[in-house]
Amino acid sequence: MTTAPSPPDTRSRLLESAIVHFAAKGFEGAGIREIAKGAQANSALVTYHFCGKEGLYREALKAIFNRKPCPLTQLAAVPAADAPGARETALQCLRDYIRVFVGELMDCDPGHPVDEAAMVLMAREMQSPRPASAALLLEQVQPYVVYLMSCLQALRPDLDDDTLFLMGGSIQGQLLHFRNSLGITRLIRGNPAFPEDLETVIQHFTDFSLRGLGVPEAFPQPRP
Amino acid sequence: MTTAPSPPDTRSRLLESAIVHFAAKGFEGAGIREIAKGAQANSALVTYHFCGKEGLYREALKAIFNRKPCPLTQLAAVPAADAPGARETALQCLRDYIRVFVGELMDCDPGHPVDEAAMVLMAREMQSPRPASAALLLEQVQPYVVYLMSCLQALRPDLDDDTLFLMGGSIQGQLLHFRNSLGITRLIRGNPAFPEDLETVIQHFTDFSLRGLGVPEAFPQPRP
DNA sequence: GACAGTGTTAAACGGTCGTTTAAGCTGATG
DNA sequence: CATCAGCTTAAACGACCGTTTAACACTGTC
Repeated sequence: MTTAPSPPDTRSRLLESAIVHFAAKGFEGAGIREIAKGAQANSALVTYHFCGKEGLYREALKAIFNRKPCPLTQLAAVPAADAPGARETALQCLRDYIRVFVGELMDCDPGHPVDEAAMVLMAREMQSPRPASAALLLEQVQPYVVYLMSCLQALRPDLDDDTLFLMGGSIQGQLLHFRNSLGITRLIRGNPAFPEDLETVIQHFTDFSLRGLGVPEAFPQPRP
Repeated sequence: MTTAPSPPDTRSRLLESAIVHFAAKGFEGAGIREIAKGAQANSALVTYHFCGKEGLYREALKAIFNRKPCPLTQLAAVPAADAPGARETALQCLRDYIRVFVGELMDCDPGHPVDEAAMVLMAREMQSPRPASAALLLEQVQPYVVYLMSCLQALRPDLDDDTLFLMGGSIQGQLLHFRNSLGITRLIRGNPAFPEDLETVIQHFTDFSLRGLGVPEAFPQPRP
């Protein structure tokens, strides 16, 4: 048998409540009394445990990042562009990257308030990072960019850096938009905004991206 | 000769200052005293002219939307999928749509604080709309979605609605990401994050999107 | 039993918030 | 000139903000 899950201590409860409330109302909009009440704790504990509201916010962000191990570590290393068989390997790496990224973006029990809030908070932070947390954010995002760019370079060694970066942006943009637009998409399309089956979505992103990249294997079967 | 530009009245100055400050600090973070000072006005005028802070925010959003005429009106109507020559026309419509959308997203004197702020504010509002302004936002966004979806339907009448919507999301996602990621991209790549020439970027988005859509004309020349 | 260290509490502090109030200013109208 | 509506002002209001303080409970150590 496993060890019984011990009830979360005050510090953890404060972090979870902070994620929820910061996501719902933003840094300025959420008050520490409100956050503390959500954690069934006293508001003075924010200063005690986190040196104030700003510290609580920073730790909440870190907690989101450390919630699960970085999924990139499960992926195969991207081969150098001139390695033998680089093309096929890189192709599979890109497929895996898209799958992992979408999975990560969407991997939360729908209705689990903390998971949902963590996504909202992260997305907002990525769009307009609080100066104090820009470094933390960059450190988390960098590996994803590096991995994706390596894939693209191996797949299209003929393209220059600027063009590759535009390609990367186009791929990344689709994936992020898929999550970021959920709110307004539901307004436009009603529910469910997207196919229930994530696999369909992943397949679409993969096909669209490979065709966009100009990888001949993916063309001309936009729908196999 | 044209009429001399009359100096902006207090109400307009308040709106401009509101756009700048709301963009910089969010709705809760920006104070009306600060906004009023930026407009060289008294903070009580916010209540007088706009029935309070929330009203000022709503009017600021409207002011952004009405800043220029909706650029979609310059575009040709999208032909029905079964009209003669629909394919070529729709193709051109999609090209124009991408050009207009990117142009619109980026059309601000760099360094013009109000234009820049308007973009930031709009992007944030689109990602997590303030409940009070959701209807206003939807009304503004809807025409773009309709236009884009019409193009896609004419170009790929063989695809079902769900698939077409995924295609639309992929295209739209690229374009929005291009603007939304400017902040973090500058952190990663330094300046300039993207090619100086907007035309290069527009061309990339168009090619990438058409290939992604599975339009044979755009393949296999990822780089003509 | 005295002690120190850690976690928690209610209360109070100074400051800022959005809003309201009452008075003043301006220019057009009678 | 008197009047009035529209705009602007400084001051005050009550509410809430993040933080600090001092007291209290609990633990393990000497």
